[in-house]
Amino acid sequence: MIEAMTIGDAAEASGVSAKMIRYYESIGLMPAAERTASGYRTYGDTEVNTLRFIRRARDLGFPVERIRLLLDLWRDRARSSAEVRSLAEQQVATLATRIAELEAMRKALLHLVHACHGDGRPDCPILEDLATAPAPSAGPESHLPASRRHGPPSAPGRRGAAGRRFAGRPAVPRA
Amino acid sequence: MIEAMTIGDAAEASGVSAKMIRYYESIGLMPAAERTASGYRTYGDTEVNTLRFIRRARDLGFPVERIRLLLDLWRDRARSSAEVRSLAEQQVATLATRIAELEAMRKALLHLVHACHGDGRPDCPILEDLATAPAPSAGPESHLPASRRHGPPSAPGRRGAAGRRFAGRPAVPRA
DNA sequence: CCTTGACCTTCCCATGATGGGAAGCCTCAT
DNA sequence: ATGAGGCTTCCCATCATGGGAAGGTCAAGG
Repeated sequence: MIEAMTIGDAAEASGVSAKMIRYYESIGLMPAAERTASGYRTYGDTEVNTLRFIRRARDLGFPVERIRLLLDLWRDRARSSAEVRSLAEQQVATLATRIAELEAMRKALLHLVHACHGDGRPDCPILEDLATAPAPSAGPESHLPASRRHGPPSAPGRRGAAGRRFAGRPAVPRA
Repeated sequence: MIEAMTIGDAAEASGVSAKMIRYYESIGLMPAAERTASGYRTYGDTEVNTLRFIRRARDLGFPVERIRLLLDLWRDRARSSAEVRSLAEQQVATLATRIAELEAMRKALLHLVHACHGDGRPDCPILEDLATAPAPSAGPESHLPASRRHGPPSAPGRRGAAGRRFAGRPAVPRA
């Protein structure tokens, strides 16, 4: 009956695109699907359920690597719900962090938008801010967004800041 | 003076990594920097100011393509502040959308977390939800997150849903 | 039986913004 | 003159996703 679906059927039934199903298989998130004699992947209810699980977890923002852990727990009948909840809490925290970052951006920008009269004249506090604002976080090493911008913006005292380079010496015409 | 900085100096002064400065140049966000006879890029105050502008805009979440527009307006003395504000408003809207998506995830997940006792027993509403929850948006085509998940999850009536494929026919031993 | 069209397969490429690292050249201070 | 630490370009990786090409398969209709 519902057994032996093709990848397209499984995609439709699970809400995961065929492309992604293959991808999940390739990274080992899904066990390799069985194949027909001619090489077509086949899926049954079990697999579709797993796919739905994955899709739902993705919808909750879980990155694939965390979904891997969730799947392990799902299959492990000896799991403790505490482990599952811990993973979920981590995810909530990740989301909260990201939300806070975006919210800070939105707030700052909204502030600027409100300060801009937005008429035909060229004066605009938004551009002025972008052009002149100093480093965003004023005080000491504080709440720098935990995501992106990891690279140390400065390596202290490496070579003075005085500009004494290139005092007009046109040597070596480059290859 | 402060003229003729190397890319490293400009990076330190602007808060944009040397790697990104080269990247911005490569995609035409920055005009190609001047070079010394030996091929080193050189930067002056003007360029550093532009870099700071870019960095600040990135900090506000502007994608590079929108920054390109902002820079055009910045340089255009005949701009109207309304154009600038419009761009900023779009960005606020983009952020708000993203925030709403993440917030929805966080809320849903938090709900599940609260329902899970999180002790040594294996029963867990979180896993149960992931395993059994239907398509996330219940009612009619509603607030599907505007980002990601664009692909139409189903193309209506193409080929019936009955599973009648692969009725045991081991043909063609696949090369 | 053969064609047709809708599927399936694999493989490669692109996204956006960022970093890592290699191989090789350049500059400056010792 | 040498060595450290810049700089240059080029390639690769990320993360999850889609696009598309080239070619095989399958079911149905003529």
